[in-house]
Amino acid sequence: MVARCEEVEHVASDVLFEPGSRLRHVHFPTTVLVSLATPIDGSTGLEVGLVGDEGMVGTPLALGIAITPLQALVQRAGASLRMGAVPFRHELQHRPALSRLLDRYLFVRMTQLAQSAGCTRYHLVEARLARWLLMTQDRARSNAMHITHEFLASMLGVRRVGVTKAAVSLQKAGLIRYSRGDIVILDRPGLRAVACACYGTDRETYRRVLG
Amino acid sequence: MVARCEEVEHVASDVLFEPGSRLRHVHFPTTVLVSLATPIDGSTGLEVGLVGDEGMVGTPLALGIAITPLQALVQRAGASLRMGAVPFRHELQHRPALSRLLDRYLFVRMTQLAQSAGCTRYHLVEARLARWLLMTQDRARSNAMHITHEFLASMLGVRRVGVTKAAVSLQKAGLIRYSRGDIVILDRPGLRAVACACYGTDRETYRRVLG
DNA sequence: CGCGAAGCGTTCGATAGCGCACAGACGCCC
DNA sequence: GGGCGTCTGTGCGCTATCGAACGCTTCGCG
Repeated sequence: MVARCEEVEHVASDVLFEPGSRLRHVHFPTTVLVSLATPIDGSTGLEVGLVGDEGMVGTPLALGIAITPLQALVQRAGASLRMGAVPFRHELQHRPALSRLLDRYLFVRMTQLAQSAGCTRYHLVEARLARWLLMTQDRARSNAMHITHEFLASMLGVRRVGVTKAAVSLQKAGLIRYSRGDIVILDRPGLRAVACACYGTDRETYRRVLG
Repeated sequence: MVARCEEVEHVASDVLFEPGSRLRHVHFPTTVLVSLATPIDGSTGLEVGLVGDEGMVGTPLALGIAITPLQALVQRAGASLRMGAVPFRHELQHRPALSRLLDRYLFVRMTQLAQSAGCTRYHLVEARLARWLLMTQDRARSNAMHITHEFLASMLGVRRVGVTKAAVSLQKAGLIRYSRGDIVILDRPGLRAVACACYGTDRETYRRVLG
């Protein structure tokens, strides 16, 4: 299957697709990190998914739909394996194992979507920020990343100031250190304690279904 | 396929399944109305889906997963066609047309999940209540329904008082009338004007993909 | 017919997050 | 090495919603 893929490089804040656009490819990230955001009232909105090398970008194609409702934004530069929509559909029909694997991934994503909705509604910014940092680190496999408060704000669906406040708090507690967009995670267990339970739930779901 | 189904009746506030439970059946509502809610921090949480005769309850089984993360709660009594998990999987494998149809339905549900997350985050209670009433009426095909403020509050993820305030406002505007759980919709266009755009977006998605 | 429960309306103080505005601080580029 | 843009920190008034509490009305049931 890899034979039908081509490796592509993505730079940060690259947009793989806009909401409403036609999907021409699916992407299997190898080192790139992609955020999926739902638009709301015209603006970019709210992150509802985070995809690294554990997942795939372009899930609607797995369901036979070529239009995506989400925006896919490169959050951390890197590479992915890209496959055209047509060969992808072809593979899917001739490889039941692949199809079953993708079904499981879809389930995980649906579960995460539901979880996100609740988390966004009920949990405080600081807990959500901690969760986000943990999830990102899991996929980045590095304890350093480059993310501005501004970007975090748009992902979490809050004001930049809200992120700054939460980040100051986390930094004062010695859990992270940051400066001008460079964030370093210093204390993972500490972050887990601050993060909402959604983090653990998410991991558990993934482990059970795809682990 | 109907031959493999049996008709079952559900009473209001019946629970088809709890989060984490094993799915033994799928249900195709005929007259029943089912709310899907995601649990959060132990409590019941937040509605993330509404299923009437346009849809199906038990979508994880369509993806080969027998454990559901959601609670399915009968919101309005009625009947559904029920099929065992095993025959359902069997049908799915031998009827590509059914499989493709379900894929499309899954896409609609995923889109709704993402939309819900944003709506819950950004929109005011009154707009969300109006949207909820419209969506429910679409599936109930009646302009009268029996729903208490308390129940609405748990679906929308707000306090009962918040629902009361919004409901008072809608009633004062002449859009609805209610008393002790009996809600009547008086002015649909008026409600649409008050509801957030999510209502239209949802309908549009459904129409495009399954209409 | 009376009583209790269910459903609804209102109030009060508290709080998380908003919108806006402005100021410092660091780094890159000319 | 001076200037400018990016990133971060802080302050102020405002609003939607929260949490808790209390009272009123209506209905059903004994």
